[in-house]
Amino acid sequence: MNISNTIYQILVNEWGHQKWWSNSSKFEIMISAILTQNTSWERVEKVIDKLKKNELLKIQLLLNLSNDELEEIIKPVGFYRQKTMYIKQMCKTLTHKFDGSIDNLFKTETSKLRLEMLKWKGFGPETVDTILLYAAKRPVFVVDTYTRRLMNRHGWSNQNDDYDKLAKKFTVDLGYDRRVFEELHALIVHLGKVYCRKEPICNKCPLSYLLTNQVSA
DNA sequence: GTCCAGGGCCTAC
DNA sequence: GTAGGCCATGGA
Repeated sequence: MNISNTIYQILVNEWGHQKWWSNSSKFEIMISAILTQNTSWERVEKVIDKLKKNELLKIQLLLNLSNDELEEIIKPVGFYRQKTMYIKQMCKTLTHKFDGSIDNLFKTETSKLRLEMLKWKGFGPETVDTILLYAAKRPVFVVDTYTRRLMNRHGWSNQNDDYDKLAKKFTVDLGYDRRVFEELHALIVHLGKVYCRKEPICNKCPLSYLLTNQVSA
């Protein structure tokens, strides 16, 4: 048992499966991944609901909106000008390079697909990996602020470990199991929201006992 | 009034 | 190549 697996077991016992985006379309997941950048999920949900209600969750329909119109809709998530530009550019790329089909995009092999999306403006490693994992169903682990904070605070990683090093550790430790990746990323986010936002380590946290039991990375 | 949220881009050194 | 500033809203 390694630390990644131990964390997963503890958290899934505590809170069960999170089932993020279990009933969402690929396009909805891609839009959500952009909208959620540095923003709370509750805001994103409201905007996604609004888009659904107005039946706008389609590539061509979003392209038909003016920038002003889209900005107005997504305003509550913050950074709305940038995010409007990112969404528009993504829709244009999907239309012109992939014949308007996300399935065409997802025909690409994982590492090439990752490099392709990393070229898109507004698509950094976390956003791309979120899409790869939850929309394209690839075994890619998502590292976010909560993951870094968790690993650093407990001494399971170094401050200067970069994104890929941390992702690789989880990927290998968890045996390339995409379903475990989906759940653990969601569970770590949940953990981060509930506990330990400010204090270095919170003794109410379900993982706190790992410290006293000297579990090593 | 201050802090922060499921990041990423751009610029200056 | 990397640290720091910037993007922006709204709830706690």
